[in-house]
Amino acid sequence: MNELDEPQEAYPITSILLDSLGDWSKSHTNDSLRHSDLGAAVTLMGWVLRRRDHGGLIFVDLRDREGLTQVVFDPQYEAQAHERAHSLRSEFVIAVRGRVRARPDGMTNPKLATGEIEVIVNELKILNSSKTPPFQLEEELDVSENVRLRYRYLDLRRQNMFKNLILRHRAAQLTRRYFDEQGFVEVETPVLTKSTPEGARDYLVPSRVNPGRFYALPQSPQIFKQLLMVAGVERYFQIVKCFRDEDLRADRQPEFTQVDLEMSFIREEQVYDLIEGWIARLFQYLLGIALQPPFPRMSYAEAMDRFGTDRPDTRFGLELVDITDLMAASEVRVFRQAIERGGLVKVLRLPDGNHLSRKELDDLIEFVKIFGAQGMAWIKILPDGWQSPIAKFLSEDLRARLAERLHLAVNDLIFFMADQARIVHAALGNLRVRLSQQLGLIPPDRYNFVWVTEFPLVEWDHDEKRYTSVHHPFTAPLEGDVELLAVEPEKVRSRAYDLVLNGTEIGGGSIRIHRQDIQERVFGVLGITPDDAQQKFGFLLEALQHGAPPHGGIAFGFDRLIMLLCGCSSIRDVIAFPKTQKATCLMSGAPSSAELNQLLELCLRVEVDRRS
RNA sequence: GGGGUCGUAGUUAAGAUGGUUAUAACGCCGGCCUGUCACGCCGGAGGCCGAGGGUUCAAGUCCCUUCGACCCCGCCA
Repeated sequence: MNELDEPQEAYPITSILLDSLGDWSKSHTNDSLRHSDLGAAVTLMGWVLRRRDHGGLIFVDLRDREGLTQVVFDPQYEAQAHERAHSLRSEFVIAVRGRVRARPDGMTNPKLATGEIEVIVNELKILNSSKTPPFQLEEELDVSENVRLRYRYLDLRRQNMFKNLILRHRAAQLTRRYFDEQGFVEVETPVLTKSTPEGARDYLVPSRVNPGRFYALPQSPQIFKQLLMVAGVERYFQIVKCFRDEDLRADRQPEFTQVDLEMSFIREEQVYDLIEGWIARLFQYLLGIALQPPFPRMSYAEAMDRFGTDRPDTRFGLELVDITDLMAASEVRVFRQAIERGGLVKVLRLPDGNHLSRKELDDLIEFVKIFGAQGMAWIKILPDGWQSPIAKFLSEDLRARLAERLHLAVNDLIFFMADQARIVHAALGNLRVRLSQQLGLIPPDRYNFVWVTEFPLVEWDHDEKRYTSVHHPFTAPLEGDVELLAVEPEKVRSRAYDLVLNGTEIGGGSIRIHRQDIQERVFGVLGITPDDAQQKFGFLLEALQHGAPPHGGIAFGFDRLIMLLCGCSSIRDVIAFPKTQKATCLMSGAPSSAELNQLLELCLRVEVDRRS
């Protein structure tokens, strides 16, 4: 390519004579015409998906957001329109006027909603040309995600993506209507707000008029919604953007949307009822699925014990079984040592699992190491005996007791894990999910909800050498556990709850502390001094002294919920303009560096090189 | 901060052990074609093999560095 060619490559459109829209208006969407419309004069507009030029007849699949209609250019019907149709290319924007007619016998297309008819064109307007698209806009897309993100506006032209946007829109409308009916008031809380040092990293926004000071973008409207309860709003909700400057995943974006709500004069059950009604309505209207509330409840302790996680997927079995007591005196040294160090031994039984090959077992052992496991033992229960690297260490008596505890049957495969509880649960909990996926044990079209309750209030942070909140510092302890705050904080259960769907946490909340004295005691456990508390949350503490009602609430990850409703595996597929794992936007190039004069106005200096 | 997968035409991929001019499909361009709908047939163009450095007579291929995408651990109250 020489230099003279380049402008033509970049702007192939200059040779096409474009038409203006004039007084034309769209008479039908491109999925709407049927056999009953035969003979109608119609005006259709949209994008050229494909052109099939037979030299004589030219067929164009005309696409808009609703669907496809085949339009036909016939030189004998209208020579001028046919002549111009030669120049049509993919993604040109056109308008056609013509007449609906039946397709000839045997020429209908059952794959199209409009497949019985076509529009014979007598007038064509080329409203805009288009560069050749960087990828073909097909529904079964075979293109890398960075190309899609770079040209997101093209990706969104595809019906699958548009359907996701529509479903998200409808979910938002249903949500607003539902909470409105329930007496909730939508209140907007500030986006430029105060940094809350507990929790995730904040996005900071410098203040020009207050040099050297920063707003933080909200990680959630938590404190403001509590203040709205003090304000007597009683029932607040909001569909709200939140921001967290943390590392990303397939289900995490730096900016994301929450359905956030708070209620006064309530206890847990009322939150559950309200949310079950909302979720049931979404499923009814969006998927046509009638859920059967109430959803099951499960304590955190039970979830960890049976599933190794606080977000159990209850669509399949493979529950964990504790055999610490049986192994305390076993010959297997790694088991005994783990127990002596305060750990435990748990087992996952895979029925009919003995067909797994040595290679597959090795892969699974590698898999659990991701979660900190040192290793994993296994036993195959074969018809003629136990096959296992550790079988010889297991006495007849122990085998009998294991068989009884685990309800062992021939052809079972069992996995053993001995370590600190945290690692055993992470490893076996994730192994459980992996096996279910690998072996296809998850029944299709099941939506298993479970409320996980009674989370611990705090946990010990080994790095910071202090207790940190499991939920957040404003979560109320269970009333019966309050006295434990001073002596055994890690045993205090909280009034926090999560709603889990098919192993994904979709929402979480709690009954809050509404008394200043309790709030200060919790801050004390968290190592937040009165001075700290005053500086960070002083306005909340003060508000609690001005007649704060008992209150609580919950927040849902809206993107994640929509992802599940759409059946997508990435949150990016339900967000119009998502960011990459490094939190950049491949289309706009954000984030970008700032102009020097902007920095000067903000009294900021950038020293990227000093980053260690 | 760490582990893994990947990066070759516009796109998706193939390129054992290093060896002439780097393949294919789709897309694109030109020609032919009046019932296609992933139209068909004929012809053609298109590449800094992500970038930089090194080893070698010779690198898409081996080594180092770096950039980017994705998945995961940590992190995400």
